[in-house]
Amino acid sequence: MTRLVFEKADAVPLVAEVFRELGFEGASLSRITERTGLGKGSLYHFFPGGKEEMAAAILADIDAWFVRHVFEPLEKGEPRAAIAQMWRSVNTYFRSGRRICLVGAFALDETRDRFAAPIHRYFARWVEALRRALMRAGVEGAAAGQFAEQTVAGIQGALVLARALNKNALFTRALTRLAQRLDAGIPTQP
Amino acid sequence: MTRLVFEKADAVPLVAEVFRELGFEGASLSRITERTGLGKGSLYHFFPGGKEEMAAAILADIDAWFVRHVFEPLEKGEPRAAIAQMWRSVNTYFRSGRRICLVGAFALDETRDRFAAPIHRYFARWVEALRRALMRAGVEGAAAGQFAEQTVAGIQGALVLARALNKNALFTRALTRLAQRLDAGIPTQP
DNA sequence: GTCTATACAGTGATAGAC
DNA sequence: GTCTATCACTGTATAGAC
Repeated sequence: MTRLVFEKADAVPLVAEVFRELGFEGASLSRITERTGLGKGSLYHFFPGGKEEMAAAILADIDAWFVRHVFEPLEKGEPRAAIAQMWRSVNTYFRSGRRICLVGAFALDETRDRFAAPIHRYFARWVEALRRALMRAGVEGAAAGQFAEQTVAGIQGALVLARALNKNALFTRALTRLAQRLDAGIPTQP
Repeated sequence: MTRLVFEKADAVPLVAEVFRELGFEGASLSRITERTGLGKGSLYHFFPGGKEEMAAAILADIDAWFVRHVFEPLEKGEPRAAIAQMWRSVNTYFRSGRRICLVGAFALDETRDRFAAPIHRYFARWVEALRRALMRAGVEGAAAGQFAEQTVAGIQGALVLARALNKNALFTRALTRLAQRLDAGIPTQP
């Protein structure tokens, strides 16, 4: 038996995967234990607040990943390069459609009410960062906002549809189409 | 106390709303009772198979609604008129973004595995009916399939984003944009 | 940090009176 | 058809040994 988990930071992604697969209510402690190998003792050691604290830590972890790989590049980097990086990051993160967006899933049921703030923050920052990047790339104001909303929603919808039809290829294909549509809206570099 | 429920057909939409709000795992019998006014006796009288049977009946009920108001018009009616009706029906059904798509929500977690068949059937029929309607309207084969996928995914994504940002207006706005994009892809009538 | 034992509320489900 | 009572079980959470 190799010791795989040494600290909370190692536990978070493991537990995250269980929440992703089972949802907040579906992820019971026994199933978390069974799928991660972490006993109740360890879980409550890392997360004294129980499931609520686990979910909060997971949302913070997801947010941090997106800040680093998506939001900050969009906010600070060269817009065209940042957008290109966004598509790569998103495809990687969601494992080409095999993985869902936990933040989006939480948004659908009453779980949203418990974590309203982090859920809102994640999506608001994504849409806003993309909108500003588009504007810096020369897209006109109102259009940029529409494109940004449409793109983030398109990604979420593709995750739903790919899982519903059990067809991962649909997700990557959808990303490609969304990327093309976005590119078509950006003025060519002078 | 007025008697509001007389038969199973009356119970289904009431229970459906609870599943929509709480998800399959979150919708415990006590909360279903509390929100619908139906006691356990009544619930098990209507649905001897318990929650599983409730969810199955709800999915069938949702499917029947879409068959009548969306799928069959797309399959049999004049394509342009059917597509216009689809947008109205969708906006009405999802209450301008205040209501989520239970089928889409089920698709995201392991609930999908329990109801894989009806979930797959619902989305596959929607995409296929729209694709054929677009082709009958003069859209070329490959493009029609892409448009159809994109549109259904766009609707699901808009529901996620609208709820995450707690901004219903976003949903109606997204529908308008999706409709415009679809129209732009359809050749003008000769 | 991880394990075992345990508390006790809430779960889905059944039975029987009305 | 609806109510109440009750079932066995699983849920989250805690305590204490190691």
